[in-house]
Amino acid sequence: MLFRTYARAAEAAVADLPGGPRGYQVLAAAAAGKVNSQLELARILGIDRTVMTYLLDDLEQRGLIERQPDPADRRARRVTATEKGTEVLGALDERLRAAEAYLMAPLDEEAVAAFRAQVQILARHANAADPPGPACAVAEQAPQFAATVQRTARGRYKLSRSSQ
Amino acid sequence: MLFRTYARAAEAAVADLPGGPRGYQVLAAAAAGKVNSQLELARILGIDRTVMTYLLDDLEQRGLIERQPDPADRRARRVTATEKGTEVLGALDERLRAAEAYLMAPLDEEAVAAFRAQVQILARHANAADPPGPACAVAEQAPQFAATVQRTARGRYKLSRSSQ
DNA sequence: TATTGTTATACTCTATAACTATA
DNA sequence: TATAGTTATAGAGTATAACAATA
Repeated sequence: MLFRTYARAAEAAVADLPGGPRGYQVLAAAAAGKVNSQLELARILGIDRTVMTYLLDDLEQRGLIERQPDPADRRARRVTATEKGTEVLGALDERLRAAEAYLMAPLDEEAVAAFRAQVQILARHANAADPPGPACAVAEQAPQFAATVQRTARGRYKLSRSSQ
Repeated sequence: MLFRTYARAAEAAVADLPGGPRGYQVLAAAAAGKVNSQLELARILGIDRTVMTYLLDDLEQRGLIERQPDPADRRARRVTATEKGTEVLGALDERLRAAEAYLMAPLDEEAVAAFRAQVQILARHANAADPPGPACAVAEQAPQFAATVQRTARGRYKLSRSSQ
């Protein structure tokens, strides 16, 4: 139930972005500036490379990201966030933070910290025993990045999948 | 991450059941013996009634559930678990409990209790502020019932959706 | 007329296959 | 020969529409 509510709130926060929560993940990665190829990004996020093409098409059309040729490998395209994309990302981050704060409202500051610590312990253990893929490495730096989910057309929620 | 791992474990636990985690939900409801119509069950679980038809077809074919005419309303079909279905459900419940225990292994008994309490506080608050539907009422009695998720053919996870 | 259940159909999302260009 | 990216196609899953039976 808790996860479902979080998923819904996160989806609502980024609803106007092409691709929804998945679009947010791509935009965040582009803004971080470490995307040297579409394929690499697709693998990190657990997205098929063909889906990545469509997703980038939409984000590029809205002027949020840009595809630039990699001078070192002319097959590959670097993905960067435009100025507008960076601005949009900032606004979305704020919304996501607000959504999280709202969900955590019933707990005081100390309890929230304890809760986070417990989740982190459990997640690390789960990750070690059953590695879900590279996306989780990103989670260490930007929790929202890996925690976002997607919503299907019919109102169900999906978690971005792990590797393989 | 934590949820994703839980979802994967739960899916693996009921992988041999038609419909996966969703089939488990239906079987559990049938065994509880309060299903007076397919439509009612579909609404509780947030499944489309047409999908329910296909799902029940599969479960019935395996001899796990039975459709019986409702004497009070000849349009409706009651859904009950067969003896075999009840046995299978018991085995699945055990597997799900084991999976949960495994995930909670890093925490001692006291910490698990504290964690559960916090999740419950947060879930109740989320539910009150943004009611996700009737499936959550069931969760009070049988946490696993509402917590299971589904996996798509491509390895992504879906949460059974709320009402509407 | 409205509701339960079924079937047939359409739609959405994702993955597979084939192609071009580079390495 | 292998890889990055694109496009076209096929597949799974779900919902919509139409139907028969019953209320």
